[in-house]
Amino acid sequence: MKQATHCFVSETGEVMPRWREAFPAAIGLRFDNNAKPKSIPTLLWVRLPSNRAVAPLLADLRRRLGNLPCILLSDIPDDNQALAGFSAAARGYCNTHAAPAFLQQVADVVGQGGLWIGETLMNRLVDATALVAIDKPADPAESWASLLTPREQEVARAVAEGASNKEIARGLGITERTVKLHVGAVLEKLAVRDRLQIALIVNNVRQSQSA
Amino acid sequence: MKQATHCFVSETGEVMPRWREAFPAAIGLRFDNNAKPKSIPTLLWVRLPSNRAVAPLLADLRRRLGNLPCILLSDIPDDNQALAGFSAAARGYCNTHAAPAFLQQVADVVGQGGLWIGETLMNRLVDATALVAIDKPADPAESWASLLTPREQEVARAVAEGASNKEIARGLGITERTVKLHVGAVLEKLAVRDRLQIALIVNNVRQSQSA
DNA sequence: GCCCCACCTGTACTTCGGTACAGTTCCCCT
DNA sequence: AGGGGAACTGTACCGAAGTACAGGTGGGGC
Repeated sequence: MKQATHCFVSETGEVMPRWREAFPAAIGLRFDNNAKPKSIPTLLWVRLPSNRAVAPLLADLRRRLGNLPCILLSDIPDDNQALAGFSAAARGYCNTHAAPAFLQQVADVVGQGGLWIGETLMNRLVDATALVAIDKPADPAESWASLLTPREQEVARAVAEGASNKEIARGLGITERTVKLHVGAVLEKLAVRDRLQIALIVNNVRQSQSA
Repeated sequence: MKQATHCFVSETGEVMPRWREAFPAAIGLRFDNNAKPKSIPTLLWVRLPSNRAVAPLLADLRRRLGNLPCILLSDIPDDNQALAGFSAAARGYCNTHAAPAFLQQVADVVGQGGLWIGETLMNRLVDATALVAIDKPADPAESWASLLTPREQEVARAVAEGASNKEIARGLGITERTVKLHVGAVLEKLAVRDRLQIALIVNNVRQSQSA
């Protein structure tokens, strides 16, 4: 695993000095060139051209080189681009001009089976405001919450994950009876008839009847 | 960063032998105990109790110990649980009984800012079915359908909209009994336990267990 | 012809969800 | 001091959901 072959794919096929510094044995490859490298690389670094969709780009590369772990390099990092990349099964996302040591760190993480999702994205995660904020417009998604007490919100979220009353009870350290109380309150406040509707609302598939 | 304090949180507060082997200085903590460790841990390992919702669990811990990076340990790893965990801003997910060396590797990845998402999930990613929990690609949305007969798909879609068996029966011009038959078949084929899980899958909030 | 599969139905049962009574503690606000 | 809301618990009941037996039809393939 120490002897990973790093392959940098870009429009020009160059290997930038910083990349070379990080991985002296790295090779370069062009997007539109169908040539295959002699030795199969273990890790693909893909410098994303601006104004080009990520998904088809990666799909092409996979068709050409097989299913290799890909790390995306962006000249102008941007959360949305990163998300698009991860949706296309990229394993990492970072700045094109990152320092060599940083690149090595990313390669380490990915080489060990981790995912490198970049600073700002990571912050979003760690802030635990979490993923809801990413793919869903924030405010309508949470409007249901404003109708509920904190405890009811917790229960509603657990219901939306598909948890049973018993599971929620264990999770919150209360009795099933109390969970039923909270679920009942949520049903009434959101003006719906069963827990599935709660799930639809919390997961933003459907709007609340009330409010 | 070498001197990370590892803290294992579980129902019993024990530190399993394999954990101790991986991190000799590790400390244990119980879920329902409000005691705070003397030194603030740098990394939280959370052994998930079965049948307990992940999100509130992590929320509780964060309230108690602050916003620390969390790695989830599951006795019975399961992609859905993992996704729920990552939605709740966990940084890693792996088997409770993983080998010490493996645990150290996971700790490395997370310590360096990576995300450890577990084998099966990673395979999904590499297969380009992609990071569903983060944003929603269009095509895997219909993957569940391929497992079902046309009639079952109709029923599954109705269930996902929140319809009751009786309503579906009326809508399709069949008896409630037959609807139950179809729902039962869908449950079995998607390997889930109740109609709410069907709704989550069809609405692309969660992936099917099978396929 | 026969078998398999999708589709349909019936009766009976268990489990779970949701509601209706009942009550408790704690805390905040007037 | 009293009122009210949030959180919690208990027992009991009903209906929906889901499962386990039991069947039935019609169409396509060997």
